[in-house]
Amino acid sequence: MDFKNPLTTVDSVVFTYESGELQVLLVKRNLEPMAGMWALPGGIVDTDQDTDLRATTMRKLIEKTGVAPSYLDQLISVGNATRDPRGWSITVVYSALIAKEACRTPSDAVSSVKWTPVDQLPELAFDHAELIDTALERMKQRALYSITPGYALPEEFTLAELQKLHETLIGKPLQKRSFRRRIQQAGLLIDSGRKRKEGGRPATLYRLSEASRDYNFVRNLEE
Amino acid sequence: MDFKNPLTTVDSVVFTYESGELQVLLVKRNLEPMAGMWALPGGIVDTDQDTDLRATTMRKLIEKTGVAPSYLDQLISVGNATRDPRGWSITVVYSALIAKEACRTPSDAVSSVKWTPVDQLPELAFDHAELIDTALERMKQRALYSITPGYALPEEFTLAELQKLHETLIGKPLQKRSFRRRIQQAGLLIDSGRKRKEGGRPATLYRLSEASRDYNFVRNLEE
DNA sequence: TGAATAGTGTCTGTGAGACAATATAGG
DNA sequence: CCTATATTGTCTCACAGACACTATTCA
Repeated sequence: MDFKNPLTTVDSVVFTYESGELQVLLVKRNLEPMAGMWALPGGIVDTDQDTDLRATTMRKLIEKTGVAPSYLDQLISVGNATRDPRGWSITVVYSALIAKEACRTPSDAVSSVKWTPVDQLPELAFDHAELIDTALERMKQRALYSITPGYALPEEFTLAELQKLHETLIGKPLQKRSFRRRIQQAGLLIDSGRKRKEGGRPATLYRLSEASRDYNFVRNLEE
Repeated sequence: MDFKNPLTTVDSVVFTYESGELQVLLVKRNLEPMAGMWALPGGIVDTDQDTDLRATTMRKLIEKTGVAPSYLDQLISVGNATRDPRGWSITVVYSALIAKEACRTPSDAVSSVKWTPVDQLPELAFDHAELIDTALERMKQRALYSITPGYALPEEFTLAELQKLHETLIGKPLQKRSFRRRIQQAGLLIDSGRKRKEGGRPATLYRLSEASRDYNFVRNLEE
């Protein structure tokens, strides 16, 4: 009964949305294997410090971004004989959302952490490119039946911004009326009272209500 | 760099549907800790034999049921310091569906494997009761927007049986018309040509099409 | 024919898609 | 007033809910 226990790690696909594009957080690996390559932020459980897998993930992310992500959700676990050259390994992958401005922005000088547009990813270590694909696919589905992608936005945002984000995820334009109607009916946003001026009529600034974290519409937007 | 690597296992919540009730497959533990208690079928990765986590899970299930489950899907991974008395451990949990008649039925004489109605579970080892809850909740959601629960039925089944299963999962009666309309429109079932007589007008026997494995309705049934 | 179960017709209500119309800001 | 952006009005259509009705079997 003494099998080789596969090495188990956690990794996070952290998304943010800035200047019209979806970005993902990457770190440069220090250690072998694949030292010097870009990879997802992650690491191994510290059994003395972490109470559970989520704590491990959160701890690693705080090290990289300076703050706790506003949305963190387990995505999938991948374990096989080929993903790590050292042999059988398992990763528990989380998907996270965070407002870019909330982060201690990784400086471009210290180039071991960076945000990268999802359509301009460098070559990545292990199976991390696939993991990002999976996370994107899941997030796209979410955009069809919830407004949780909004956790990638700053604390306050306009409906146009939220819609733009959803359009980016889904990959096609949405009807303004449909998008707003369902959000309003479900009461998912809180009017901050403030407005943002930008060329035309000022837009109302909203915050996500706590309800929006778990709310799923019964009817999807069309794909 | 030499942390204690948590013990990683896989476990499966295997459902079937028989005589109007949802049942789950349990096995009696041989080994400590918690020897003699009922638990989910599972085990540890055999790095020499298994290509990936799904293979590990499938192998363990074949040992217990005699056949590969017709539906197998990763549910969640749980890892923390408290779920196993030996210390930090992780389980990757799969959710599976299988027709009971397809299984090499665990004999009640050899009482180390048994099917149990989900509302009559014995005390279970570790956090396995919670894991079953999570799997049930997921399966209930599935029943609202897909017909994948049908993989818990025999190869051929009637629409009434499929609807009964969904009603059991959702916990409330469904409109016959709505249930049938959406399935028919999506073309998810294949008419076997056969009928089953049972007191009244014979019911058409259907099989699941391959499409039904991945098909999601855009609109949920009401919860 | 009557009971039992299978399957259909059809009306209503809800909410998404489409797109036009109106509102509010700065030149 | 003109341009730009935000917000609303409103028509249509697809589809779920409700429930009555017809169909097919056996006794």
